[in-house]
Order: sequence, then structure tokens, then C-alpha cells
Amino acid sequence: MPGVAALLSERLQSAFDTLMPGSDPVLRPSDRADFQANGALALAKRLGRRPVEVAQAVVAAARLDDLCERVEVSGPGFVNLVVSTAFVQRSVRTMAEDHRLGVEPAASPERVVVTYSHPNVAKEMHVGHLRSTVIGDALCRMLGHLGHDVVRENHVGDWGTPFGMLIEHLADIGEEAAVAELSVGDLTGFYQAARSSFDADDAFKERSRRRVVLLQSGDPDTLRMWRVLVEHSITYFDEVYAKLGVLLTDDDVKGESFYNSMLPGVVADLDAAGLLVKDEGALCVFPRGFTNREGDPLPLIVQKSDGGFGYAATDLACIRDRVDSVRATRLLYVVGAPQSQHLQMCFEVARMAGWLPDGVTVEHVAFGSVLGADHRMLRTRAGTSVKLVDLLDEAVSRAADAMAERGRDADLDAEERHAVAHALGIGAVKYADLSTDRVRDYVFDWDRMLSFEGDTGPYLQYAHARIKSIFRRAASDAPTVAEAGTHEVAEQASAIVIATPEERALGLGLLGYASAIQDAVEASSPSKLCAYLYGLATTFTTFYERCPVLRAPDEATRRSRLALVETTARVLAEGLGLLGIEAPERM
RNA sequence: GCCCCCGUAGCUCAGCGGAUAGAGCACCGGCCUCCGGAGCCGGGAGCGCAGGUUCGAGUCCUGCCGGGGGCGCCA
Repeated sequence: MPGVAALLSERLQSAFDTLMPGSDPVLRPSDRADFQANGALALAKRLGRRPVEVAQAVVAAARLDDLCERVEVSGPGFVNLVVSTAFVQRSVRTMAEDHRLGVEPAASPERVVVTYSHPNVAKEMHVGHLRSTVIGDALCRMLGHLGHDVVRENHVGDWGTPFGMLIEHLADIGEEAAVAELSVGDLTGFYQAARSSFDADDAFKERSRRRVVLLQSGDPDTLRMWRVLVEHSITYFDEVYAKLGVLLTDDDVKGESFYNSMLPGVVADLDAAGLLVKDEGALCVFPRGFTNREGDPLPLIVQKSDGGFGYAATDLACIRDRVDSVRATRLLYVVGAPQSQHLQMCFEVARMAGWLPDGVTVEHVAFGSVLGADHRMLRTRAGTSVKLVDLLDEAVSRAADAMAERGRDADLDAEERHAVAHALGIGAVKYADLSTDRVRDYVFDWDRMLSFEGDTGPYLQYAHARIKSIFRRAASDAPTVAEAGTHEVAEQASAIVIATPEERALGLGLLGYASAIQDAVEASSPSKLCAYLYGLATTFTTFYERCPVLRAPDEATRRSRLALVETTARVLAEGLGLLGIEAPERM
């Protein structure tokens, strides 16, 4: 089932084609009608005709009588479209019957690599990892729902010079002690201890340097210790991911070390392509369009003057691997905005080397920073970065407090109370992160994100829980509804009758679901889905205020509204699910 | 110095080249024997500045101002 907007757009397209093939109808939601087509204005210019005439010609040519009850030219040449209630009713029934809620899988599925989260071994996950992990997770879920073949990649920082000192520190304190420290998640303590030995002790520093060489040369004992660090760190990351409720697993880890064997090939092939330049001892590529502070060409250093490979080499190897081995046609990098230039340089070098063929798209899904109330990077009072687990635990604990304050937790047992607090707290943090345009910085504010009012996770979860509450009550009133269960009520889709303005508004709102997901995926912007869901929730509450469901005037209306409201709950739950946010039955 | 991102209501944010720039919070005023008031209805208040492109600019271009970030061997 094509969406309402898509259907209208299609019909208008044929009308526009009669005037000039390929001209865009520019269909948009309207505050004066349900939709408006603005394409006539631009087309008039190209045809050298009056906009109003063009609009009239479009209206005359368009076959819309089965979809619209009113089509009129307005203003300078807008075409306002009011869809017929019968069409809304028909479409909502179809949607309610569909287990995919009208969301069609992509016509040509792609294999999409999404790289996100990327914590560093033996380093604590902090708020900086929050956005990448949460945004990447939502993108994976949405892409997957549209039928794309999603390959998640967690580019864990598991290689490089710091590992010399980390391994020496591990050797010093003994593996058992190290494992004990790492397994309880005290990665910061471990890292800092290694760091301070490195800074204070010249002998340790020298051992560390030698250890790096041993690591790179594949010394078995060194590699074994390295694996201890990596494995226990990943175990810890998994705990954080479980708490956060994201899809990442061990299978998605493709750390920097994975690409080690490919690095010489990267350099050799760049050289063979004549792109490599030796500059101040380092092997560089100079992509077009990048300059440094002196205005000189800016290099991408692939091999350092000491012979070691730079991270650019790894990033280039990644691109090749994803294109050649993973066979991906779309690469998404969920990485902070500050790394924009580095990534753009890598992409450009990959293009110059012919590693990014036509048909493969690559996109930096950039995001801004998380700011504190003072509008500076969020930090603890001590000035250190905030541990992600601490932040998540606080979210859950604050959510539990909020529930207790409202007195809504009385009829929940301890287990459910805890589960709901978790869903609310984590949901609040995720929604706050996802609902803002990702490229902007956003201000982290506990009170606002945990509020049950306004554009928040808890508000959406509440709208969902209220609907579920209707069904619980309906079940006690009339066991037949209970037997039907929630999802099977959708089979009563044929009961849906759109009669009141509020029902119509809710119906139209529901019908925007599919395109909301498509828009969000197209722009790699979960915030677009957030905005849709929030709009639907507010439309629902208006409906709910004015259209009694259980106390509907007659049985037919009651059944219709139950089905309508059930569909709303499904959209809210599924939509939140695509954002990685749980929708509890009650709260 | 060069490059990138951001600047919309008191605050936090939406706005895909189109009509009168929208929400939420806060504030003010209404509503309600309310299926979960964690509600509903209404009100005031805004596009950093200056040019330009366009029939039409918050949106595109240029310059300036303000904030953040980046700028060769860390990742």
C-alpha cells in the first residue's frame, strides 16, 4: 500500500507530466488543507505562463476524485488538496490490517554498513560514545525495518602505541589483578595507572616502547596479554550495551587490529596509483581541496616517518574492506562532527584510488556534542568526562523517583516497577538524544528529558500506556475483547469508521507513518521519526479528550475507536522500537 | 590565518525554496462528575546583521558579528 502522500504525488505527477514531463509536483503538508502542491509556481516560470493558469491546468488534468473531496487553486498558484474521509477510512483500514502498518520494504534493498559506537579498549565509555551508539542503533533498526541488509560494525580502538604501556601495566600488576579490575568496569583506573607509570618512570616508558614493537611483530606472549585486555574490555562494553538496549554484539566488533594485515597493501596500492608522496619522512596523499593553516595542501598521512601506519591507513583499509569484501553499496559513519575533515579526506583519497566505485555511497553521519547546563561539553564536577554507565544508572534512578512521586508505581510489583523505571530512564536519555537534529550540539537536562510533558520519551511512552490501559479496562468490561487480544483487534479493521474531525485527524496522522520512516532513513535523521511520533501522540490526546472510546455512544463506534486506538498504539510501540526505545504496557 | 558546523519566542527545539514562521517548557486566561489531569482549549512574544539570487528566502549565495570545532606524523 503506497502512503497517502505517495499516492497523491503519483497522481499529480501524471498531471504535471502532461504540461512538462518530469516536473516536480512539490507536494507538502498544508495548514490550509491536508496537502498542497506547490509545483505549479515553478513550472509556470519555465512555461512562461501565469501560475494560476498552470495550477488550473494541473487540477483539470489530475485524476483525484476518488482520493480528494476538495481540490482547488489558491493564492498565487497553490493547489490545495483535501482528501476525502472515505479515502482516509479506506487507507486506515488497510493499514490496520497490515502487520507492517503500511511500511513497505525498500524496492531495491541495499547492503548498508553502519559503523558506530567505537569505544576504546581499556578506556571507559563516556557520554561521547552515547550519541554514536544511540543514533547508530536507531539507524540500523530503521534500515533493517525497510528491508535493507544492515551490517553493524563496531570499530573498537584495540590497537596503537598506548597498548605498549597498557600491556606493561598488565604485566606489572599481574593478569589476575588486571582482569579483576577490568571485569568490574574500572577501565579508567587501569588506564590512568598505566599512564602515570608511563609519565613518571623512564624505565617503564622504555619497556612500553619495546612492547609496542613486540605487539606489532606478533610476539605470542604479548598478543596473549593484548587479548586479555581486549576481551575483558569488550565484555564490559557488552554490559553497557545491554543496559542501553542496543543491538551491538561481539559479532559486530571489527576493531582496528582487524585491518592490520591490509595496511601494507593500502600503501602499496596508493603508491602504484601514483598518489603517494614522501613528505618530511612520512608517506602522504594530498587530496584536492584541503589546505592547512599556511594554505598549503593538507596531507593524509598513511605511513608515519617511523614506519608505523597512521589511522588514516586503517580508515582507508576499512573502506576497501567494506566495498570489496562486505560488498556494501552504502557506508554510514556515525562519527562526531569534529572528525568531518578527516573522514572527507579519507573518502576523497578512496575515490582518487578508485576504491569507491559509482554505485557505492558513503556518508558521514555527523553529530554534535552533548553539553551541560553551562553550554559547555558535559563533564563531571571534577572536570572529567562522565562515565556512560553512571549516566544511565542515574537516568533509571531518576525515573524510579519520578514514578514514586506520581504514585503510579503502587500497583506494580517490584520486578515490573524496576523494568518500567529502566524503560523510562533509558528511553528518556535516548529520546532526548535522538529527537534533536543530530548535527547540532544539544543541552543535556535531566528534568526536561524525564518530564512527562512535552516532546519527551516518557510522554510518548505514556500515550502508549494510556491506550493499553483502555484495552485492559475493555477486557474487564467485555471478555470478548480480551480474547481478541491486542494485535488481533487489528483484524477488526473493517470496523473502523471515520466520522468526527478528531477521528479523521488521527487517521491522517496514522497514515503518515510510512513516509516518516522513509524520510528519517533518507536523511539518516532519527529526529524526523521522533517528530512524527510526537505529533501523532498529541493528535491522539486531542482525539482521546473528545472521543470517548469505551463510552462511545454506540457499539459500532466503540469498536471503530478501539481499532483506531489499537492501531495508534501499534505505531507508537513500533516507532519507539525503531528508535531503540521500549514502550511498556503500563507505567 | 584557513576550513567545517551552529545562530529561529525568556529557555529548549521544529521548520523538506512557497501563503499568516510552528511545538514544548515557563508565563497569563479559560475548560473538566476527567475511558490514567502525566490532560484539553486559547493568549502574548522570534528568524544575529547587511547585501545578493528568485515571482517568492528562516531555508540558496557573499561579507560581517557571535558561539563551537578542526587544521602533518594521537585515534
